[in-house]
Amino acid sequence: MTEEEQPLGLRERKKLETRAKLVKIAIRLAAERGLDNVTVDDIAGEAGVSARTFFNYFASKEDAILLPDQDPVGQTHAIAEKMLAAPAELNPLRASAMAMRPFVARFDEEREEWLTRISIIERDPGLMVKLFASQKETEAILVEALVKRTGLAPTDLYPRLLYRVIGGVMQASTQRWYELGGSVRLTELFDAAIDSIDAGMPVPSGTAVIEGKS
Amino acid sequence: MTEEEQPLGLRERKKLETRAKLVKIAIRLAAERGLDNVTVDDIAGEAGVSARTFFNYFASKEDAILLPDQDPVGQTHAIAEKMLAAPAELNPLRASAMAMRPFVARFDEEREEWLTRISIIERDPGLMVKLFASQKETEAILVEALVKRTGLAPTDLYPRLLYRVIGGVMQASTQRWYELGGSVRLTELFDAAIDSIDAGMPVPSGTAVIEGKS
DNA sequence: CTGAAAATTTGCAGCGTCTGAAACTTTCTC
DNA sequence: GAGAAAGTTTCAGACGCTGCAAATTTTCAG
Repeated sequence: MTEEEQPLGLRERKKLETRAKLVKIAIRLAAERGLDNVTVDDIAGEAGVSARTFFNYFASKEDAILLPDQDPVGQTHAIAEKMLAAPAELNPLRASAMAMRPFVARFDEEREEWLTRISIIERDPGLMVKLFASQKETEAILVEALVKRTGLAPTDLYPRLLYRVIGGVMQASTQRWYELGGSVRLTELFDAAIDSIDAGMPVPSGTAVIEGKS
Repeated sequence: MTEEEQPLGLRERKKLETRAKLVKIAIRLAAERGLDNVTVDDIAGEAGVSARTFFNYFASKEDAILLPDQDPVGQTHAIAEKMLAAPAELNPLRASAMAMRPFVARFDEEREEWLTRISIIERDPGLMVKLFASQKETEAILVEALVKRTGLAPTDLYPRLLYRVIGGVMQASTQRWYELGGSVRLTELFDAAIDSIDAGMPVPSGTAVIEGKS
């Protein structure tokens, strides 16, 4: 997956390979035994590199599971830009949801990989949170975008609240997606959750997608 | 503060003392230098106990900052009960908010202590999240209560979504409360945030408490 | 093709968190 | 006061993670 032939030097290609290999092994081992029962030595050893090298690629063991991508900050900026580029008639909630779409869609596109990843994350309580709302940097970027979009003061509660709400929506819908084995598109669950927020969190009644009725 | 004379044995009293001492020292040192620059040895040493003993009281260094209380699970159950005991005419969001009240009010009651705590938490990204939504057990208890209250299926997205939303409300309002130096009651900020949720997250306009206008 | 420059990997020493187990000390109970 | 119960300490050790300097690999100019 994601095979794109680019004119990369040997060095770059090897780095990509090593990184991908580490991610793959980390995921497989953690899925088998739980992340706590996998050491960095295990992962590095199986990948044929030293443990020290593992840490040249990932700042922590968790990161090999949570941040397979090279540039999370860049991705966050991309989301922030989409947020600002969304049609003016959308309220911030809807604009945020639209901005998140491509990110959410990736779960459906790389379904198996993400399902495995989440099976690991689910066992460890704090990981799901880290997956979405971990970095202080991430928060800063997105909250700033919301401040711009709304024209509110940077200290206003609203942008931060919305940021956390979106994070909650991601977490809850991803969890449900995982339970359903990915049989329903995450984008649908995500949209349903956003609708719930938009409606002020009324008790749902008979919403097939949410309740999982046939 | 919180001095209640109870017929506790010497043993129990000493334990309470030690625990309180560890919390106090941990908070003071972390506020001074940041949690990362405080070792468990520092804390234990200053408290006059061994590092091993520290870990008999707290499962991790963070916990001395985040979980000063002895029985977080019990507290969570208390919240769950209040959730179920709330007037039937309240929707789940309002019922949850009401159930959270005593917990939220404690921040205002023990203002200085919490402000210091939050000053520590704010520096470390993931801590704020852990403060509210850390344990898998906490989630299970509260989500189960919401399932009961709503009569929805245990797998329904709604209860978990609401749980995360409430967590987000707590995080955002607490952050704002800290910024304001506790000059506004957290309960007010919390209620304002709940109102935002209830209204479907519309862009606020001229809400004094939220924007911090005089 | 060659040799120096640049980037990457590695070994190693070391700090800090956290755990289990056994020995030791304090408190409780009768 | 003696034994039981509970708490504390010491110790050994696994593991995560970091800085640093040496060794290796890739690149690139000539």
